[in-house]
Order: sequence, then structure tokens, then C-alpha cells
Amino acid sequence: MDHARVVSEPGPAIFRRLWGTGLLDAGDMHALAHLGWERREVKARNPFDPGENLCILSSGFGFRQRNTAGGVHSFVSLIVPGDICSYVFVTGNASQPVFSAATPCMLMQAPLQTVSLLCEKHPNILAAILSNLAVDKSTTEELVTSLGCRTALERVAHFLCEVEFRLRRMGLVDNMQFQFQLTQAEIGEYLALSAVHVNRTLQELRRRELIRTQGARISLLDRDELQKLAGFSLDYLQDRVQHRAAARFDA
Amino acid sequence: MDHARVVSEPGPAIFRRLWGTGLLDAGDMHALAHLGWERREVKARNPFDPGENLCILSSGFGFRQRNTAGGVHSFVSLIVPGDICSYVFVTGNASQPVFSAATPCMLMQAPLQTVSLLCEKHPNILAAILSNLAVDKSTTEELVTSLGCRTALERVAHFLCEVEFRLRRMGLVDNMQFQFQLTQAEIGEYLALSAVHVNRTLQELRRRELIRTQGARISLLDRDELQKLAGFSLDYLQDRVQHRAAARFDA
DNA sequence: CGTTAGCTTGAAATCTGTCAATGATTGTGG
DNA sequence: CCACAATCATTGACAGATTTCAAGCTAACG
Repeated sequence: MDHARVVSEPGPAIFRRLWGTGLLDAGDMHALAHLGWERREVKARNPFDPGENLCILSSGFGFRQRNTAGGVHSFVSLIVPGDICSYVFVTGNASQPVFSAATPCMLMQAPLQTVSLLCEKHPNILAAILSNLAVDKSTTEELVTSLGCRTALERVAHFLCEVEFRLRRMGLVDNMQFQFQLTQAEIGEYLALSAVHVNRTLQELRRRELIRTQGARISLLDRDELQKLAGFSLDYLQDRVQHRAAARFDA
Repeated sequence: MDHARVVSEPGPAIFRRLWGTGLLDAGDMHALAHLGWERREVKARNPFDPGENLCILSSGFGFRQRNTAGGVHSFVSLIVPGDICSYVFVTGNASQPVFSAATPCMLMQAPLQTVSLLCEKHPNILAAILSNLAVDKSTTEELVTSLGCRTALERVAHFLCEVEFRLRRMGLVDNMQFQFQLTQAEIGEYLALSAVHVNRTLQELRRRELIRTQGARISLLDRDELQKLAGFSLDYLQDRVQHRAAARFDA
């Protein structure tokens, strides 16, 4: 049984992530689809501040980047298609990291006021957004675990497992293969490794025949083994886990 | 000007953190105080799962601990008095880290249903809770920055600056001194350092005359210098930063 | 007064970073 | 369509921060 299978849903693919919470019905999806979204392009390597808009990444990859006083900056979360770019519109707290495009990105945004009205009429949508927020938080916490407890090899393996799952959930993985347009320097910045060491680590994964790369395309040759190496469990990536005792891994 | 000064507020000290958001009025505080809280004691080194209750730490220190499949476990956030122990009651997402008491702890909790009704009548309370959630998220993101970009010395210094601020906000700091009952092993588990290295790092801070310890009591001898060393800015700890361009440090 | 948990210290091992140079790939303008 | 530039990947040698191991020390506590 494939927990991350693509469920047929009544709406554009960009809302698949919200639909995946299992909290929405067809009416909610219809309302979402007709909210009057504004499209917005962001060039690779450019920052973008969604302000108080609800902003969903439609295509491309990005990070939330945290800039501190001392010139220190680091990526705190990876944003893939379907993800909400910023939760300021929910929490009202402005001192948050800013979205930074890694590849050319297409975003969809809607102003806070519109979203507020939408949530009043469709409380399930608010619940879905909060569930996404929780998963986002949980993902950053898992990153803390990675940085704290895992070696470079485990860290990179774990990262690949996570990306595969999140892209598969959006229907962007084809037979364990997916487009992965991040530079090794960017992966390093996210995983707190130097670009050089990311390179060596990827080589080691290739040597062990766990992954294969062809340009920007990557395939996981032995996902089970990779997950085992990484200590990867998809618990932290799932919305509303109702039965925690259920099977943890895909078939 | 002291940004973290204790404002006189209409309610028990335990709600000082929520009051500090600046979103509540006297009526909200009154409603909070009379919610029918249940006291709950947790022994040192014991875990506690708040489930879907709103649960606020009243005294003691704790961590949110994340346990993953491979036996890997790490602390992802520090909980001090006034902090909400778990946001499951907001997000509905159960696959979250569990509270783990470092010292003997006293908690106050109220069931989800009661809290829901409260928030319907007092929407500002929901806003305050969401603001706390945002700060909590932000704090974990800052931890990512620490683990990724800071040396052991900077990391420990940063941690001390953060704790001092958070305790001061709750009125628990007296002339740069506060009770700090964590073992070096626990600090290490949070900052991804070995207990041995935490020890050496604290020695270095003492040698530089930035801190002094007397038993479980610690005093920051030169907070400015410590903050400078750590690259500490309190942006990420504050609720609803309205004017981002304002001065960043305390006087 | 013994026991236990926590703190301190030293030496050796190791992972990862830095530096520097060389290939490979991609995109672009002529 | 090719040549050039720029970015990215790769490789090797070396340095350094942090971990691990092992042992003694201290202090709190029953």
C-alpha cells in the first residue's frame, strides 16, 4: 500500500498538498480554485517576500532563508510545489525567514483579507492550512535532528528520501526518478555541509548504488536501503496521523 | 530601553507570555484565568504527552523531544515557564515531539473543547496563541542556524542569551542572574554538542569573564559582549514585530 | 558515609572544512 | 552553430574543531 499515492481530487494540482490533508471536501476545493489568485514569477536566486498574502509555490524549488544580524544566513526549510511559502498570514508574526528561489519559480498568491473570508466560510480550509503549518514545523524539527544526530552520509540520504516523498505526494516522481535542480552548494547550505563534502557524499551514495544522477535528474535505485541508511520515517511529513500505530513505511 | 521589561498585567504570572503578545485586553485575561485549569506535576526526567489539551508550563524546564525510528532522539525546543508545551490542540497534528521534563515541572492544562469555546468568544486569545506558535517555530529555525553556522562557543553563548531573554520576559531574571538547572549533557543534547565539549566551552566563557556559575545559578557578567560573540538578535523571539527597522538590541 | 550523578581533564581518533586547481556543463551572443 | 564565459562538479592535500574514551574528582543525598 502506497501512502503517498496520488488521490484523484477535484481541483488544480497546486492544491493537492492541501487536499492531501484529508480535511477538505469538493466544495472547499471549488472555493479554493475560484479565489482569484494572482500568478507571480520569481527568477532563480531571487528572494521574494509574500508579506501577509497566502502564497503557494506552483513550480520550482525554493528555500525559506533566515538572515541574522551577524551576516549569518541559512536555509531553514525547503519549499516544493504545493507548499505554502510563508505562514505570516496565519500567525501575524513578521520576523520570519523570507522565501528564496533556488530555481525559476511560479507562485500563486491571494491577499490576507480574501483568505480570511474564505476561511470563515470554509473552516476546513483553515484546518488544512494549520495542518500544513504543523508539518512544516515538524519538518524543520526533523532537520534539527539531522544536523544534531546524523552523519553527512545519513543527512544527505535522509534529505533525498524526504524530497522523494514530498514530490511523489505531488505527483512529481516517476518511477523513483525526479527532477532535482539544486546545486550541491544549496544542498550543503540546507544540511550544514560544505559543497565539497556534499559532492563526496553523493559519490559515496552512487558508489553504493543507492542513487543515480543524470544531469538534474536523480533516481533512487534502492529506496528501502536508502531509508534504512538515513533512519527515515515518514511520520513527520504526514498531516493528521490518526492511527499512529499503523504501518510506517510504504510497501 | 528594555524591550523585555515586565509589564504590569491583569492576571497570574503564568499568562505573562500570552499577555506579552500585546494582543490581549483585561477581559481576555480574566477569561483565561477562570478557565478551570488542572494542575499537573511531572517529575524530572519524565516525559509527558499533553495530547489535545492546551498545556502551559508553570515552573521548571523541559524540552520537546523528537524520537525517530532508528532510536535517534533529540531535543528540538526548550520550554520555559509561560510557554505552551504542545500545539497539537491548534494544528490537530499528532505526530509531534513529546514534552520531556528536565527538572521537576508544574503544568497547567485545559481540554481542547474548553479552549475552543474560549477562542470563539475571545478571538484575540487565538491570535495570541498563534503568535506564540510562530515564535516557537522561529526559535527552532534559529536553532537550525546555530547548528549550521555557529561554533560551539557561539552556540552556547547564543543559547545563554536566548534563555536569559526568555526568562527575563517572565520576570525570572534578577540582575543578570537566573536559576539554570540543566545538566551539561542536556545542553549538549539540545545544541548538538557532547557533554565534554559543553564543559570545555563553558570554561572558556568563564575564562573570558562573560559568565559566572554558582551551583545551578548562572550570571551573565557581560551580556552585550556575550550577545556580540553569539551573533544574537532578539528579533526571532518577539511576537508581532510591527516595526522591523526599529532598534534590535536592548539598551 | 557510601553511592550516584554530574563535572573536569587529557590524549587520541575522526569527521568535516578549507584551499586550490582542474574538468564538465550550461547558457549566450556573435 | 560555434566560441566564450560563467557556473558547477570534482579531486587532492592539509588543517582544525569536535567526538570518543577513560579516568579521576566533586557534591549532593539517602
